[in-house]
Amino acid sequence: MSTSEIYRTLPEQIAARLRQEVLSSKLKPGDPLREVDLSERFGVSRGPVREAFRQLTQQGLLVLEPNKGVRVAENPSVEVRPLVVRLRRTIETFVLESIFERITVADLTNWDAILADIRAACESNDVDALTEHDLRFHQAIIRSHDDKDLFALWQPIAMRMMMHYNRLDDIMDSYHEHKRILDAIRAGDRAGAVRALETNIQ
Amino acid sequence: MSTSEIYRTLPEQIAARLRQEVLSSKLKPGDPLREVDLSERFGVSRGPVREAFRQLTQQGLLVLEPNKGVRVAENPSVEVRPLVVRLRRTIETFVLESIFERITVADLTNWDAILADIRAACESNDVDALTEHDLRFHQAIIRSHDDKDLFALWQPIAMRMMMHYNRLDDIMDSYHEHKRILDAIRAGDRAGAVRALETNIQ
DNA sequence: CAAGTGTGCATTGTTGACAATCTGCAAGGG
DNA sequence: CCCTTGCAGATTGTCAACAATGCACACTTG
Repeated sequence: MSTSEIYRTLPEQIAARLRQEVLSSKLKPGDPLREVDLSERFGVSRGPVREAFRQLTQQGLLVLEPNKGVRVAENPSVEVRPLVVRLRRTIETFVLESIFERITVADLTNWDAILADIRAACESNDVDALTEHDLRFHQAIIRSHDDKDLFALWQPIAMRMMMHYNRLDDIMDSYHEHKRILDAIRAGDRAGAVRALETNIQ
Repeated sequence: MSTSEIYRTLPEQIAARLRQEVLSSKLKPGDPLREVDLSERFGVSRGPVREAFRQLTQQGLLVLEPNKGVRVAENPSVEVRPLVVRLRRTIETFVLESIFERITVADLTNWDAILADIRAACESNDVDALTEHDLRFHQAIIRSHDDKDLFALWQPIAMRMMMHYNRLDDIMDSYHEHKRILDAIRAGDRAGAVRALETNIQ
């Protein structure tokens, strides 16, 4: 398990933990989060917790009301969801197309490793781990583009799709969808890779 | 001038002021912002300033490096800019289409008022005011959709387009472009309104 | 002289105390 | 009986002091 990413700052660590709990539905839409509770739980003062709240607010996982604190955000409405899908596809296919010629074996090795984690999560039927590695997979692709801004643009959109949602009947399909993307890339099949990517995003 | 919006919190007021200075290029890409400087300037402690920094970071106007502070963000690269345009068009046309049947006279009155401000800014050749009212115009449209999330999705994208950019030879064109949108809406010409909107976003 | 090392200063990160604001509920007036 | 008003407790907002970090520059060392 590669749950052990390295976070530079205290707020990042707290945010990562809370994000996981939101994405795994341990925290449900509407649940209020109290600064004091969390500062005691993480053994820090309220400052870093507030900062973590801000990061997650920006990612769309929490909503903040002045003087009233933060709550876990609701899922995107059925009306808005198709828009979010379109936006995420637009960004990810843009990135894939623009890096396609410059993809290195190192990139593919990296992505293969994440794919292995996805497979393991599927086989052990661990939905939370799958969500985590699914995110890592797409993050890795976005991040392979030089422009840092792309990640900032992508993150809030992708997060909104990841919340409390699972569209697949057979969890194993997730592995196959991601594998198809890498297979197409390896075969140099640009259009095929884009198609596979779009299939995976819905 | 309707520069006098009402902001509930201290950080919002500070953020609004800094945003204006970034969008008007009073603060240029790469300029560092110091917490102490600004806290002295606004007569508050560093806390609210930090909070304002977070808001503007989320909007893409500032970039934050841990332990190193914030700087004014660079413009989107020429490569990424077309993507940003596509994303913003996608969101705004989505909103326009989905509210189209429900647009009220009150909405149009509101938008006309902003259009008047745009006209005034164009006529007095005040680029900063134009940027402000241009933003207000599109914000008003986005906000007329019930789903609050749409605004959060739209803002970072739109902000990145507004930074230090002016594509028009004749500033007056901005007024005409916006007027065409409202004219088409008033005429019930949905496709025409979408076309006018897309023309305005580039 | 070049490369690495230490030191001081500028700046951000964290903390705990205090202030302002919201919420629920109970008392009073119409 | 209903609506308003005024607490009291909980919670967020702000502040100033202190800690940790990063950076520039002088200094050592081979």
